[in-house]
Amino acid sequence: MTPPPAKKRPTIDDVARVAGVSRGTVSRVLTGGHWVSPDASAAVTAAIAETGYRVNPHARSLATSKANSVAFLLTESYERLFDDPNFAILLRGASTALAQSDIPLVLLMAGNEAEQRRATEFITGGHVDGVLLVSSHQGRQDFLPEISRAGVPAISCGIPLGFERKIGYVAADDFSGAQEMVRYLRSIGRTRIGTVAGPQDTSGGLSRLRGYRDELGDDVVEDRIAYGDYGFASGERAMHELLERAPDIDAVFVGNDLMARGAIKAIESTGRRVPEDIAVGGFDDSPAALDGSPTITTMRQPFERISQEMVRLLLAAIAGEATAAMTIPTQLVRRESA
Amino acid sequence: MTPPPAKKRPTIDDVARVAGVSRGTVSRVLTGGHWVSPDASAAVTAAIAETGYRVNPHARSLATSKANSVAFLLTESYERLFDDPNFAILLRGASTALAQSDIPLVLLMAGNEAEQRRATEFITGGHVDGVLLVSSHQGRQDFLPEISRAGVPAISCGIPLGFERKIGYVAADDFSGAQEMVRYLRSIGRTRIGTVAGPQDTSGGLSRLRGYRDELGDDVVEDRIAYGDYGFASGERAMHELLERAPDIDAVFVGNDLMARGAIKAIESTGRRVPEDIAVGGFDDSPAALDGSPTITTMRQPFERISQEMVRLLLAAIAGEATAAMTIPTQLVRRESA
DNA sequence: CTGAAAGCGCTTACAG
DNA sequence: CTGAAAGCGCTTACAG
Repeated sequence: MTPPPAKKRPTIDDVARVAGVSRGTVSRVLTGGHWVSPDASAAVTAAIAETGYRVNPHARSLATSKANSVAFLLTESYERLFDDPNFAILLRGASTALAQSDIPLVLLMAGNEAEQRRATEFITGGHVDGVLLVSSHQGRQDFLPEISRAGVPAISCGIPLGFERKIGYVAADDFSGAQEMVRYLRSIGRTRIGTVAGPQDTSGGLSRLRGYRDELGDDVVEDRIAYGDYGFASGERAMHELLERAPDIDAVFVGNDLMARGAIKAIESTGRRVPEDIAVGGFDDSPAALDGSPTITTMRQPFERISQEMVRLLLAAIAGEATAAMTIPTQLVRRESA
Repeated sequence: MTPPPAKKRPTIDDVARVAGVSRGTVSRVLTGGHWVSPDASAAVTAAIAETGYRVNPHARSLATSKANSVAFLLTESYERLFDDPNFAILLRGASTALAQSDIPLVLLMAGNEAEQRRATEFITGGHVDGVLLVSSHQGRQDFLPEISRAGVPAISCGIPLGFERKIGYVAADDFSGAQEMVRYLRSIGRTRIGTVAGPQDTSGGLSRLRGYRDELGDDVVEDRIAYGDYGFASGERAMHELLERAPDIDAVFVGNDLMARGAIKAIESTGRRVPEDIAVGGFDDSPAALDGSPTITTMRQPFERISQEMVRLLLAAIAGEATAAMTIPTQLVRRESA
């Protein structure tokens, strides 16, 4: 009945006093309500409402030694980051999935080594209970051993090259997706199919090229293969290269949509038309596939699903379950470019 | 000299024991090193290295009642979010600037009302010391009063419509930028200049249209004004509308680059050419201005600068300084579209 | 089902 | 400059 102290935030003691119970009982209803009588529970609930009580997250974390938060660690060069909407989609998906469990997302951007050190420091320092790893490039993962040594669970987006067996991951089925795109291009009558492959130190870049090779089998012609870095400009450049080396190609499978946009620009700049002269297939189904002309036929990566599964696996790992790896199928989306 | 306890993380007590000083002294060097003798300081530093001690952030936060973290609150529909790279750039800028002070960024995405409630709860719950507000649309800010009532400092990106006087902000000079673009279009000989304006419940959309009107003065023709929502598709649609209503326009100022891409698609689909028949000026200098053909002449918004200043003002506000508002000039970037 | 008590790991006046 | 002590606000065995 005593009104809570003037200025300060009410604490658990204030609630206990108002409810006429002990601090322990208040804490019990706060942490799940088990082993509390209905009467006590009701009194506490009322007292919480009356006092406007909110749990102090730091005190709780100190007592439980759980941070109740998760890190989203992005180790990617900044250029890629802004160019590539996939990251934003992953971020949203993860944030939303975590919100369901009332767990905030701490965003850690570590594009260079100094930032990676800082991020590692932060993660192993007890600020978070686990980490969602989004770092496509190999070699940007020197911190992985340190994190796992510290016992902080982590789940990777895409196969963590070199750590496949050490940390869990969720990846799109890049290999089969690439196969399917090539198969599709053949099905519409194309016979000289080139590719602009993504970076070969990423699992996606690697697997998609492998899928392309596998599907083509004996029809693979090395001159029809060029490489980019997933950026728009690199797609444009690689396509010019391809047109020079193999001017007779009638289709090209490009490692992601953004490079596909660049490739289309290159193709059109030589007076050829898409898809009439050269059909273009992309990968991702990112906004880049839609925002421009022609719209791009592509393999859809289910990023919402991927981020959801990542969160699910991470939460499970934090709860002590064994980690796991999963692969999720991609889906052909037909549009104007092929 | 005693080795630290086996499994547990070393605490400040372990350090004190190894260094042969009291806990208070260790804490003093941890928190700045003032009022500590050189000898003691050296001993503590050595002990920290020896034990591998790391401060427990929760314990520190509980004792100081400071969270040592800052929220980045994004209240924007998800579609916009992925379409618009500006958010990513702001995010990066803020993250980098905060990292300098060793302050992590907690990302809060609140696209709908339920998420906003949750975010407000989180912010006023003591999880963070301040918030960077990125929410262009008015009406998405019902939570502002509650946050300021809780005494949590906030700095807005762009003018917080309806709260101009209550919370600090950093905004690009949209009005002058729009004026300059129109002036430029005139300087290259265009006389019938239309505009695709952004959403009129955002300070940017509002001010840019105002700048357009102001610069044109008596030459404003209402039929040459259409509206979009900053998305690609809306730019395309609005441009078609404009071409119907005012087929003789020879230039168009579009409220952002992404809509400008859509407008270009619309223009070219009618057989007209950019910039020969219709010159197109955008706003932002986002990747969309570069990733496509033709590249877009635009007004550069200095987002790195904006995010830096936001962080600076927020940190100052957290430190108890009075809040402030600042406006930063934009810059014309000439490319192919005009 | 409930209360009293110890403990989580730090910081910060207070004396000296 | 330094140590002893109180305090930050919670949780969780432990008895009952």
